[in-house]
Amino acid sequence: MENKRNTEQKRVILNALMLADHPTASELYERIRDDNPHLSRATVFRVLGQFADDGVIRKLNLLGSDTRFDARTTPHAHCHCVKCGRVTDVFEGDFVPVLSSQEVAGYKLLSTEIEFNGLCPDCLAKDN
Amino acid sequence: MENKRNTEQKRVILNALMLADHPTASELYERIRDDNPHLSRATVFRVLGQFADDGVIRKLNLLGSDTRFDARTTPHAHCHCVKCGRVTDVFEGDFVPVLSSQEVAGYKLLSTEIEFNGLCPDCLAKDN
DNA sequence: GTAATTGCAAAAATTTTGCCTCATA
DNA sequence: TATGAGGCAAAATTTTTGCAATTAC
Repeated sequence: MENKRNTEQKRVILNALMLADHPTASELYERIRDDNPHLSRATVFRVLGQFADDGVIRKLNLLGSDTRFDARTTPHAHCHCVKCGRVTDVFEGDFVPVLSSQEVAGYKLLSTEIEFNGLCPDCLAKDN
Repeated sequence: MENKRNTEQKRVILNALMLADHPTASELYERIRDDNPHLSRATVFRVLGQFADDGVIRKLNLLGSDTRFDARTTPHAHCHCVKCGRVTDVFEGDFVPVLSSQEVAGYKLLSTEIEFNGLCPDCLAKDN
């Protein structure tokens, strides 16, 4: 697992992820399939998993939805609309406190996930 | 969905959840089954889902694991060991900042999840 | 040339649903 | 006794895997 190769599939998947908005693996596969009928679903799952392991992309586990992926790797949190499922990036220092500890409760920290669940502006407007 | 009934199954499930440590629905089912062979897996999923919707318990989506449940509803974050999967509660004000905004990026907030991923003290010790 | 990678289909694993029966209020 | 809830098995998802064929290096 040292010798990684650059393949057309990896390029297509990463490119599609950058254009998409926090998609699940299946959602990304559906989008990709239109232009690349031969790229298989298994490859999308496999490649996204590898990318996440390698820190090239970020894996998200938002409440009440399947695993999603994010091409942005700079530290940021997510707002997640419980009604329409929309996800909005929120960057540190903006609304989000900068959590810089290296250790919490004896754990050596590798990453921190902050998820804000609520109603997005659109759904909020519709409710009133 | 107004008239909820109190059943033996709900009591058993809630009780087991309080004794368990952030289990998945299936893990909780396995535990419960020993003493309650007739309580079905579907009931565990259904009841945990209802409890979470009603705010009686909390649903967790930690990175790289299935949905977990937490009987503690007071605000707290989680440390999650990426190696052994162990989950440790961390309460606000302790290591965790108190995030009290009602609104972020135009979203009306309903809940906030903070997840610290890293190596727990035990795995850290084994690594050295 | 060799080993990583893909595609495909099958298998696992997880979660949901239908429907009939049971039991709570 | 009316109807919410549970049991069971089947279905629907989502994700993983085995293996032969392919392709990057």
